[in-house]
Amino acid sequence: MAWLTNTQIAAAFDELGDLYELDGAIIHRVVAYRNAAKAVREAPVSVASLAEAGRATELSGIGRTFEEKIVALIRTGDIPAARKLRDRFPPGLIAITRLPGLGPKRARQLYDDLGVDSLEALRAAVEHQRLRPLRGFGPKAEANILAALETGAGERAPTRFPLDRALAVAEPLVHALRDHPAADRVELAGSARRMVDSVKDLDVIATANEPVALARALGALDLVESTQSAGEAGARVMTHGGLRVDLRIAAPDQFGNLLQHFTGSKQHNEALRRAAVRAGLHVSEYGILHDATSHTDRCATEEEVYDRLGMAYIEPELRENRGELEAAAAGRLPRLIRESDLRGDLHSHTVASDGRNTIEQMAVAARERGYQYLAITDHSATMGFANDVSPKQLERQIERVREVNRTMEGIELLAGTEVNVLPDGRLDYDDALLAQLDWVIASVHSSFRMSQGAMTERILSAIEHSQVDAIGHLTGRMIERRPGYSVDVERVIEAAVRTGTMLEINANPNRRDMSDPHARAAAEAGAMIVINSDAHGIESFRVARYGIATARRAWLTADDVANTRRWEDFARLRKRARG
DNA sequence: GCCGTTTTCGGCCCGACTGTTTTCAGTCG
Repeated sequence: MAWLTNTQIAAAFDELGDLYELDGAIIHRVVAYRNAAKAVREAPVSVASLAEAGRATELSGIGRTFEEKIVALIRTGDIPAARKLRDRFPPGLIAITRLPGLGPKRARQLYDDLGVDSLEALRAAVEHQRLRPLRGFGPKAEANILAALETGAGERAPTRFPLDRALAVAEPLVHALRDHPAADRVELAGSARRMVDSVKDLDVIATANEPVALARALGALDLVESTQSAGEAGARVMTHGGLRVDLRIAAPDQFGNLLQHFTGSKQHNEALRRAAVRAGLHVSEYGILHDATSHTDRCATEEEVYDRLGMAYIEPELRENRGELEAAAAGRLPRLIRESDLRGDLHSHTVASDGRNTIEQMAVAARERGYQYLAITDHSATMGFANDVSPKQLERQIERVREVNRTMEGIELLAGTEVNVLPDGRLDYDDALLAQLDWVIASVHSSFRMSQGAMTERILSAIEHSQVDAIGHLTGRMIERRPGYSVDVERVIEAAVRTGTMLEINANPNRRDMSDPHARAAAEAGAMIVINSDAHGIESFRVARYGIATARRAWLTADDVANTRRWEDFARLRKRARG
């Protein structure tokens, strides 16, 4: 039996949830499947091995029944209940439930009454006006279904934008609205405010002395392509880049409630409300209703919202229902790392490999950011990168770095490399050459489709190597483009802790690798984290903010991250210095 | 199906909108 990834288990739970929903199960049972899928997907360890050990129930949302289903999936490749339900509901029905306006109930009605079992059959039924006699379907419904079929909805997943592309729109947009005379307060909300990996749309919350004027001002911005609606309550527009923006305008005394609500996450808000209900309070975007008095408290700030619920303020990056509510109630939230805590960057490229700037230019740019140290880590020799650095070239590069380091004031330059980890686990510079360097990052850049076992051994070999200081971009994922390679992160973390090998959070907004769940697991296990830009040019140091965002989402403090240290302290943390 | 400061049963977040309805179910965020 092939090894089962968390992604595969989560997909099986999502499918079974969809099938039960079509089957008419009570919604809470369906929600349990969706929650379980999310818990599995975000688990930093292999849920399959947890289930084998009878420990999967340690995950919140996984009970005995779900654990048994995971074990069945491992042993037989399927879940019996799913097999049964698949016979009753054709796969095309799921696609129909994905159409806007059609959910499981109405899709089921179409299937039972008309035999509609696919998007094509649905189109034919609408065109022959066979929906008319059905209760709940009228001419509007027909038109909406046709429109949805035209746009291809239901056939493909909606486009998601990596965070840097979303913020490139959101930040100028928020600033422009703040500058408008009709505006009072304007804040970015939604998943972009939580600094997630990728976003579907943008949410902006404002207060205004002239709401309609502000709503119209949004539609008039250069980056807006079209306006869907604009009025007293706000506006919905589409940008030229295809990103939808929702502006909501609040009464000043409810701004905190609205901002909190639309910052989410959904899971955070649901858990927040469950906790509130136990105290006789009902939280919504309009305020906090007290059962006892039937009075609704309105909050002008988010701080008030959390305060009235007996909690410390929770930073947006933590709002994922991963324990932040309990920590806030107990006053045990971490003091999260900030971008200004970084004192160095340990992963950068120059013209020697695939970078765009020289050693000197990179050093000056790093110094201008206030960094005390920078490692120059060009790619190593093999595996088809353009402009790889041969062993001879690396020796010359070491000399150049040392020379610039001697002549340049105010920054410590490290002669380093980003050395490839070959498929068999060896590195592609020999040990004697690596020993001349001040800093070595080892990364996987080839043969991504290895089995999880082989990939894990490959990376463990690099971790066990005495000259390797850190592992670069642990899973190789590219956000919204490809999943990471399959690796047993739990074993990697254990080995990293034992050997003193640092684990990188690569800050490139297309990578953010380690992911926030992996980074949190690594830090909790006691691994040293290093946040690196992987800059290929002087303008790329600014991506550090995305590495910091991932670190904050992983609950990291400045202490958890090695390159918040002064150079003298960082130098002593390197594996080579620890003997 | 999960879960427990309502603890092994009985709940499970909240509100808006839509199209259809004659008081509301389903869908969505």
